Amino acid sequence: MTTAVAGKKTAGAGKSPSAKGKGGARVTARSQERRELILDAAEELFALHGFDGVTLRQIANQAGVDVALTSYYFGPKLELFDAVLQRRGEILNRARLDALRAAEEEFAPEPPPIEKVIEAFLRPLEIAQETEDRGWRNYCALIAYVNNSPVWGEKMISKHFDKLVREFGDAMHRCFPKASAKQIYWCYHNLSGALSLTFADTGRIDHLSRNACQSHDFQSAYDCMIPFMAAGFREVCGG
Amino acid sequence: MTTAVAGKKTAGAGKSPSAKGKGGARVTARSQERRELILDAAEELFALHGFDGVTLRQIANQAGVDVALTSYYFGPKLELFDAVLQRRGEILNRARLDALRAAEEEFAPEPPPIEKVIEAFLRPLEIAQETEDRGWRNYCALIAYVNNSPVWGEKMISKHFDKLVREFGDAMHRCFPKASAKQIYWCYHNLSGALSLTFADTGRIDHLSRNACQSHDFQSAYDCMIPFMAAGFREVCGG
DNA sequence: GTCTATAGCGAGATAGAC
DNA sequence: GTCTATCTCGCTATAGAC
Repeated sequence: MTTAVAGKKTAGAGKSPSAKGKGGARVTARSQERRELILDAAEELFALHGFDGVTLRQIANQAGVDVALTSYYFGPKLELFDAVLQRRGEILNRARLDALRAAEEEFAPEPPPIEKVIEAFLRPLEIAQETEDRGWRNYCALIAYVNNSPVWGEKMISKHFDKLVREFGDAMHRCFPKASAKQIYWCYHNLSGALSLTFADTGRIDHLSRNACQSHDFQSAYDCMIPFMAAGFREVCGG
Repeated sequence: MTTAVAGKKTAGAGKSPSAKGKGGARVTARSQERRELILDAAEELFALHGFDGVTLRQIANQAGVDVALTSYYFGPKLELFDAVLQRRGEILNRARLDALRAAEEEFAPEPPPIEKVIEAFLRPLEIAQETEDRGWRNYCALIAYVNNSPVWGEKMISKHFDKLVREFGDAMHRCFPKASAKQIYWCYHNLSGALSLTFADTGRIDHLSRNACQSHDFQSAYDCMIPFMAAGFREVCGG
């Protein structure tokens, strides 16, 4: 079940180290590296300040590349934003889906307990966030921001996540066949909201709780969240 | 328990209809009205696009006043933002606290059931959101945005809400005296996250659920949320 | 493939006329 | 109390030199 979601450098799809004889290989590898640097910087800054709170100059500066390169590689600002969401979104969704399938096979032909479905939704994130590089945490904070935005949530989150969430909605419904779709999706909504706030990692819970909790302690957040959400589902959806 | 949180025009503290003889009264009343118009416009636009996604010109335009007036009344952009948060924050927090006190008195000397504490946290919002004017909904969407922002959440939400949330944290702890502060606050975190996503009103749950749910249907959201969260608290905090 | 230079625009803030 | 006019700054995007 250790679905590989993390890797030191989030593997840029097909690196192709020798991309056509001569000295072109060297240059292309360097380009790929720079693309990743730009994405890393954009990811972090967008997560902190939102789409409009960041300039291409800041991104280029933090990435250590020239401003013009951001446009050269990614086109307009909005397409860079989309590229950031896409990069890790694909990896994450694949890992979540694998985890869900594994849980369902384990208990087939019965549906798995709701805890297992929730875990399949969360566990790949946990693994990703424990990596030493900050990329996944930045990505998650960006998702938190986008998910709670009336304008970005609709167009961007839906584009990258609807297909996956429907799979999980169906799986949850199989756990509680007598529940209505309305009950299932409002319960999912509760899970999604709590998860988003965890991603945001605002540091607020730290001083609210007088340091009993730390907002970067995702492990504790999930340890609480899984039984909490499972109990909520059972209460509302029966079973 | 019908703590008055809503009112057609969210009563600007002390309107003082005759503010010093002559014709000055007329002018002052007009100023107050314009201040409210600016706050209303800022509230809506900040909620949709965030602090950096909105210009003072857009705000003034939507409010139907001159750009220069925004600076004249509220100073720099950031202070306008803060004024927006403050206006309804005070009213809301007072109503929540009243509801909490009422619930505690009802069951004294025992602590009230956790449902009642959660209700005291949510109910004033429900009342506010059912008003015909869109102001409270915009305010809530803005809170959702700010609450999930690593940079604004820390400085702005803490400033306006920490005192109140601590009161609720204490009340929750009295419901589960054997639980640790860590458990209580991670559970509160789950509630806060789900509530934020509800506030955001992104319309996403609508097509995720194929219209089984509507994101503007706060009533249904709360009807699910209260038993869901209560069950979660009991599971994690015991009792 | 990379970077310099700049076009073209619109922002926040304010001085001073009315 | 209000608004016109403007100052100064920084943005995105791109054309063209290297």
